[in-house]
Amino acid sequence: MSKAAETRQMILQRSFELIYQKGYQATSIDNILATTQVTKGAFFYHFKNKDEMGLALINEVLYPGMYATMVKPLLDSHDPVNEIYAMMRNLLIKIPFLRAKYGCPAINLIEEMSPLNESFRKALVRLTNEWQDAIADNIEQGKVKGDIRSNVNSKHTACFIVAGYSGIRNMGKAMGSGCYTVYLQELKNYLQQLK
Amino acid sequence: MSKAAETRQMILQRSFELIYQKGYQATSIDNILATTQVTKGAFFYHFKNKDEMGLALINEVLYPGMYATMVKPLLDSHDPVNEIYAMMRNLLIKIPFLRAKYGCPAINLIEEMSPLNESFRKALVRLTNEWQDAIADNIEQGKVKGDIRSNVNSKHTACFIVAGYSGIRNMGKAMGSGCYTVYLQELKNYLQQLK
DNA sequence: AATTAAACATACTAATTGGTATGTTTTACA
DNA sequence: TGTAAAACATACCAATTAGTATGTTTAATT
Repeated sequence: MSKAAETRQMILQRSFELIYQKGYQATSIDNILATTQVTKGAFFYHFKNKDEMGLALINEVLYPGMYATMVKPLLDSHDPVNEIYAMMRNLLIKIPFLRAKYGCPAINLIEEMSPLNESFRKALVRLTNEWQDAIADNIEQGKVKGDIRSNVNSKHTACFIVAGYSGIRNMGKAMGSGCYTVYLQELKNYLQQLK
Repeated sequence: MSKAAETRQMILQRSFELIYQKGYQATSIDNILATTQVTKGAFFYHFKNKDEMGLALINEVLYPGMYATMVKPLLDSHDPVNEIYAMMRNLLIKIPFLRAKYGCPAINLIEEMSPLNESFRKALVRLTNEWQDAIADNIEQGKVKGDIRSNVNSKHTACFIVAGYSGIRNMGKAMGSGCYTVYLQELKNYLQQLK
C-alpha cells in the first residue's frame, strides 16, 4: 500500500471510531484532523468533502467489517439455528470494539443519516439487505435439512431478527449491556420455536 | 394557561417536531426561533439553555404522548396478547404524526443522546422502563388468565418486544414503512406462541 | 388606573463549522 | 538524478453555533 493510500485508510479508520462514538454530524473535520494529525490540506486532497468521506467510510470500513462478523459466519451453514444465535452472541458480547454505550456503528448511521442523506441511506440499505438475506438463506437451509418448520417465512423471520438486533443495540445505549443477555435468552427461545 | 405558559408550551411542541425530523444536535436554537417566531430573548427567558429545553421536552411532551399511546392501552387488559399487538399496530401505522422516514422520537433521542447526556439518558430510561413494565404486567395478567404459558418470562419477553419495536423503527428509516407490516406479522406469530 | 415584575426584543460576542486558495514538500518514474 | 505531478501544509473565509447584555413592552395585581 502506497503512503498516500495508508493516509487515506488511516483517516477513514480513525473517523470511523470517532463517528461511532460521537455521531456523524457531531464529529467535525477539525476533530478528525486533531486525532489523525493530518492537516486540512491532506484531508481535502483525499476527500472532496465530508460526505464523500462518510460514504467511503461506509463502503470501505463499515461494510467489510460487518460482512466478516455478520454475514460470513452464516454462509454454508451446518446448524442454521445455532449459527444465527452464535453470530448474534458474538456480535453483541464478543467484539471489544463494540461497546453497549455507543451501540452499533451501522445502526447509528442508519438512525442518524438515513433521513438526511440519500447516498448514505442507499449504502446502508445495501448492508442491511445483505445481512437479512444471509439470515433468510440460513433459515431456508434449515428448512431443507428439516431443522426448521416448512411453514416458517424465512424473509419475514430474518426481518424480525434484524429488527431485534437493531433494537437491542438501541436499548443497550440507554440501559447498558445487561439487556443483551436478556435479549439473547429470548432470541434463543424464538429460534427454538422455529423448529 | 397564562400567555407565558402558552409560549413555553409552543416552543416545546415545535421544537419537538423539529428535533423529531432533524435530530437534537442538528436542530439549532436559531432554527427553533425561525419556526416559532419567538425571539432569542424569549427563548432564553423560558429555558436556561438548549439542554434544559431538551429535558423539558422529554418530560413534558414526549412522556405524556408516549404514555397515552404505549402504556395506557395496556392497563387493565382483558385480552393481553391482542392488546399488545393492537398497541404496536396502532403505534406503527395509525399515528399520522409518526412517519417511517423519521422513526420514533423517543428511539431517536435514545440513539443520539444517551451516550452524550446523562440527564437525557436517565429521563429516557424512565420512559422505556415504564413501557416495558406495562408490557410485562400485561403478560403476567395473561398468565393469570391462562391465556399465556406459565413458563413465559414476562420481563424477558417485554424486553424482546421493546427491542423489536425500537429496531423496526430504525429499519423503517432506511427501508420505508413496508417493513412495518412484515414485522407485525412476525410479532403476531411470536405473541401467538406465548399461548 | 398605576405599578412593577414578568415577559419578551435587539444587538451583540467568541467559538466552531465546512470548505478554499495558495502555497511547499515528497515521491515515483523517465 | 532531474522533474513533474502527487501529496501534503498553512492561512484564510463566510456562515452558523450557543449564549449574553441590555434594553423595551406586556400583563397581572393592588
